[in-house]
Amino acid sequence: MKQIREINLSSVLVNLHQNGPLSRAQLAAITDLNKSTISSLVEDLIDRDLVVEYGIDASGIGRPATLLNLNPRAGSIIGVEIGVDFISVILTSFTGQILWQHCDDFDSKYRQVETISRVFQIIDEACEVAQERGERLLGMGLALPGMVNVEEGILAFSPNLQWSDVTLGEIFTKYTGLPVFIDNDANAAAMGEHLFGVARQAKHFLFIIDGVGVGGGLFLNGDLYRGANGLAGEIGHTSMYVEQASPCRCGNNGCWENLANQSSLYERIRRRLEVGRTSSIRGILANRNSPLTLSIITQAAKAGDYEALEALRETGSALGMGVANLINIFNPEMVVIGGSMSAASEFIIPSVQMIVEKRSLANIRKHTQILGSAFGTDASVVGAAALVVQAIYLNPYSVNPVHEFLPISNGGGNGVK
Amino acid sequence: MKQIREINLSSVLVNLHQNGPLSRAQLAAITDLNKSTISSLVEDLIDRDLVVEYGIDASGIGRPATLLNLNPRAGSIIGVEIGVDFISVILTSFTGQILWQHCDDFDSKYRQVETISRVFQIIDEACEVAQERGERLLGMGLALPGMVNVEEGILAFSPNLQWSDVTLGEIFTKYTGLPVFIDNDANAAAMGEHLFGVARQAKHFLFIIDGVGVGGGLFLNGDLYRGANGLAGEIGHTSMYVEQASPCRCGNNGCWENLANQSSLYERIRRRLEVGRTSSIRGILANRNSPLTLSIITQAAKAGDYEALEALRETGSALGMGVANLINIFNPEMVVIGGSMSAASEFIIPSVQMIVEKRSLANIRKHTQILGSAFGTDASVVGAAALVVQAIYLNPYSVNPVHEFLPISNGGGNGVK
DNA sequence: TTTAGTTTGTTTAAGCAATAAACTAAACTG
DNA sequence: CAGTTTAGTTTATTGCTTAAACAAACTAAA
Repeated sequence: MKQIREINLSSVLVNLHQNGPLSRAQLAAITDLNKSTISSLVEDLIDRDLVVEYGIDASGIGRPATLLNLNPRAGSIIGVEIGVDFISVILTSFTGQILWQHCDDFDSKYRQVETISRVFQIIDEACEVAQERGERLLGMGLALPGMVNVEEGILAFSPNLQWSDVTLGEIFTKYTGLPVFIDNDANAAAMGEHLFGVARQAKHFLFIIDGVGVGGGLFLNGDLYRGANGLAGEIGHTSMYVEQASPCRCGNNGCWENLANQSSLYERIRRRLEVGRTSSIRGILANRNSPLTLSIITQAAKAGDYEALEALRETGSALGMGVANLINIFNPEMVVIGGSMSAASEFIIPSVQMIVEKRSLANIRKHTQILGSAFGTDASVVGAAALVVQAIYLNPYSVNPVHEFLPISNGGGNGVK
Repeated sequence: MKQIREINLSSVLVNLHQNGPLSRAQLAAITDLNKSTISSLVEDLIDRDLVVEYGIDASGIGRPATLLNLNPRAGSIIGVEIGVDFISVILTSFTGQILWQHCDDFDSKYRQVETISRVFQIIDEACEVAQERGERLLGMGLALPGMVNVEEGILAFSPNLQWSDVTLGEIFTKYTGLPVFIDNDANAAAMGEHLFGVARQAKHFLFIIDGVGVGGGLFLNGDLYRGANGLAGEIGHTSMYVEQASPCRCGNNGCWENLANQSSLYERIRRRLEVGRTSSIRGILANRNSPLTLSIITQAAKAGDYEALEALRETGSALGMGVANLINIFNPEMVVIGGSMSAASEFIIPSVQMIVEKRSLANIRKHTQILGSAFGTDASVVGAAALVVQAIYLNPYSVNPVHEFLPISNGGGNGVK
């Protein structure tokens, strides 16, 4: 019976998140629950500091409504992303505002212990900021580039980090004393877009993380879809153009990600320069062998450089080919594109859209929007924090009431009740 | 509050379906509900004739348990599949036994009115059979080759039938007076495999229907996934081998289904015969221009004909390429292959398995089984009936109690209570 | 044959959560 | 200022689950 109340508490929170501020009367109308039930649920949520009375709406006829909203000061959340060559930590409010942010260049590959203790240090800084604000900490989320066992909080395997079977959930719970939620970077990013980004209204959408590889966070029926073993979303290793025998790091050939990831863009530029095309990129590069970067390419593209624009267009087309397939398979409301390549999304997304227009079924694609991530390269770390918020939405009882229980005085009298 | 009871009733039904027969005590242990609650729920289901006491298990120590099971005589269900050139109707029991079956060759293309009235005739026959058995009819399911609006019971568009916007739900509800459930053929077939076929234990699996085209029924998180507009599962029109400019009926080129469907097999055979290969198929064909059929090809293959075996192997490989991609995307427990091509599944599935072994990620595929449909070419019509069963499982209150309300005699006495 | 122990399933009283209806509160309207 | 409208609370009721006691039907063992 307690479950039903938790579902209703959850429903109130989610409605305030999506449509807040709302009055109790409006909540009763939306949720189809009784006014008195809503009053009781709201009281409970206010006791837990998750909801606050927000103001008064006297615009209509009749008694003015007391507006309710999620409490922006309900508590702070730590979001962490461990990448191959960086550690990113943020502190957010319960309502998703970024309060503090720190990104460290750090080569995590093969360096498990050092990485974790560096994360500990940065988390300590975040905790101090939270303490200064005088807010409790609600939890910590962790986004990782690899296959994660979400229930047990274990990083099963990360090819990029070369870590395997790390009980990160336990490690960080022990260190912080907080509830810790772990997921892979694409899933975390999808959750971030769902709660705080461009996919707030979408029940079904795909987050595509395009960087070193191409990964996917599948958000279906209002929740992350993880598959039978939590391994769903390996969209980068679907075979296309199989005739091209370009081998993939997965051991296969013809994988989509090799045509659409960051190195494929570099490769396209390099080939163009090699055959002697004129391009402003030559000027920007210090010498023939300096490494290409995404910012150099976008800088050139913004200045109208033909070779940069063409290489970006080709990469976007390759990405679009796979996106078109996914649209046919999933009939999503939205495809959100993020990852390090999203720094160039203004050039890539139009090409994606063009190919999707051409290659996916008209009946299906007409319902689908293609958008860039709201958080760009921060999508996963924001998503890590979002994992905590989602957990609270689904399980409001996990947050304790902050009520002060004053001792009940019986007035010093001699009566017996 | 009534919802919670319906969920619990549902849970009892599903547990009996999956693990029955079970005693009340076992149900209490599995569902984590109280013994008395289970007693009350079971009483309700027995009143509705959905569950019966089945026998006694005196094997253990202590009081013997009364076993419960789903009632095979709870009522009959009509399943209907309308294909391009056939109408198939079955009558099943509540527990999925096929009681009666009728398949009609009928060219439904462009002939909406004639088709529907022919279906009416066959349904009438099915109703008679049900009446002879003295059982109520619980509902009717309808599987269609096209895009279906499930909620409203409308066939939005069928390219194969060339029907659009047909309110079949309303039409058949009016005619039969029964609850009618409509879905596309792949989704229906997936539901059939889930309830009565090879996917009974799977929470996540894909049904691939390989025939004229290649379609998919996506069963995720224990239910059909339909996407934002009910159009999910168009896996046949994902682009692969884009260089091959073979145009598809969808207007695109490089679609997977053209490499893996039935005509692709015929085409492979034809090409082999054209270049003068020796094959027993020549002898089976009446003359050079007689049409190829699947049974001719499988017959030849069974006799060891090299050309037939090779063409089947190639077709299976092409199918496997797409299946490998889907496994990477969905991490399903199972991929079930059906459709008219499943008549050749003994030759095709091994090739699919071989390619999947080669082209999907080892970590993911090791959890995935690839199997042929339990019902072969009947998968969709069995699935149509399964739609009704699933609806009852989810909504047991939709089935009325069959209790006989005898007038309460007060014994003729003069006492007043 | 008696006694103890085990398991099944029902009965009874109690508790929790949602609800309907009555009521209070606070505005506007004319 | 009486009447109307909408917001939210209070109170009594209903519906569902549960805990605990109990009855029923068996096995095990002295």
